[in-house]
Amino acid sequence: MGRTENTLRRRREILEAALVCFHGLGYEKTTLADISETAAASVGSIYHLFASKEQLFAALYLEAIAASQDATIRALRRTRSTEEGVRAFVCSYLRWVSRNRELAGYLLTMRRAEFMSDAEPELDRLNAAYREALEGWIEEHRADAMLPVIGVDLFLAILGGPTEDFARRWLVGQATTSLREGSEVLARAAWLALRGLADERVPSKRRARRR
Amino acid sequence: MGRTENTLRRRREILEAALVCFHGLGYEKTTLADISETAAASVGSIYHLFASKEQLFAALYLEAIAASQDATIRALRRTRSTEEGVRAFVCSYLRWVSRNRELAGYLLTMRRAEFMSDAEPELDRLNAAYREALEGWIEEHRADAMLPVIGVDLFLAILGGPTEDFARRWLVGQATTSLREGSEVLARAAWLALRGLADERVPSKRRARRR
DNA sequence: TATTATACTAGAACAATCTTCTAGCTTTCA
DNA sequence: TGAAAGCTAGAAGATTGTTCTAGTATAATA
Repeated sequence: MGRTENTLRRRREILEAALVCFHGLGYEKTTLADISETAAASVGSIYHLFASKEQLFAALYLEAIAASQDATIRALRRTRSTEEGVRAFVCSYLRWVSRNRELAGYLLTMRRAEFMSDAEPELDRLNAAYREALEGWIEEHRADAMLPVIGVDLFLAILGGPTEDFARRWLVGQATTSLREGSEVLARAAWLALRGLADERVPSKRRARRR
Repeated sequence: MGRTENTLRRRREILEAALVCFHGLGYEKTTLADISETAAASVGSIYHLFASKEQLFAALYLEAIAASQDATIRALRRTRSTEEGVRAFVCSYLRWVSRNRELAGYLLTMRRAEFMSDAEPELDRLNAAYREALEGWIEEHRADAMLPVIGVDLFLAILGGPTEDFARRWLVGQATTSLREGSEVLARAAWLALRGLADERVPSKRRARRR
């Protein structure tokens, strides 16, 4: 017997209540009673739909990761040139953050590897797919020598590292720069870094135009 | 009556036991009994020296942050040119990570803002000092137009973002690139990004040599 | 529509574990 | 050597995640 409409709604209500509680109080300080009250669902209901407090946390975490990765890949697919792609990567992520502050805050300030033990297969699947999509894009655009020959881990670090770092600061109000200007500067910085590395690594090839 | 030698040793034993437990099992899954056994100290002793499990966690966290920041600032002070400084920033951090894997893993995979509530003053103090030292260095080197005019938050994002991201992957064994090559590439990438931005932002000034 | 089986809900009982408490021990200093 | 403070120990207490059992609603079927 498939899940009924009511169950799905209940499940969502609990997830949303949990997001509010975890985000507001932190994982440790939110009790199941908190979630139960916020969601207007008994503790029994919660345990009927989720295996544990950890698993409830993990479900939200996976949801956030999936949404942010999806936003990035979609934005990337809408671009043509390599430079556009790099810009889209940075800007779309920051746009997603600004539009989903709670989920983003959840993702960026509550890294908690220890809880992902039972959700690991799903997490691995997500990350593998993301990595693969990214590798595909890189391969495509490496053909015209616009991108350097470095490992995907370094690619992710150069593209995603500054963006995440800035997003984290921005979310907790530590950033002095606006999100818009941050996007511009970081997108440009990532492009300059990648172009520069590509130039140096293939010095014999004719340099592509640099605007 | 000042703290005796014995007390300090005890304190350190407990901190080290806690580091081992937290790092191995995660915060949630380590019980005070675990720490008590590992440190060969009773629960009473632990609570005599630390206010709570959270505070014990926070003490370790602060120690890790202080050590890594110190390594970075020291390395930065040993350099002369702007380019050397940027390289030192990236490389010294990654070197510190490779030499202090446990502490680094603690710092990078257990971000837990919620626990820092009572340690916040100390954390703020540390971060403020770090930021100030960095701002000083930036001001010095901005004089010769080698660095762009952007907020410190963006500076930190461009310098520290990729480095931390890569360090995290490396620590959990997800990196395909060696730490040495990663250091080289990321140091170069950060420099290229900063130089490029500086060039674009002050286009009228004569460009400095680009090696 | 009545029946039945399954899904769902509720809240009390249980178990784990963080924290506090009290009593005894050790060290330091006069 | 004596006393006061620091330190240690382990049991008692309180909080809270988890399980359990009984009851209710819902959906499929005759």
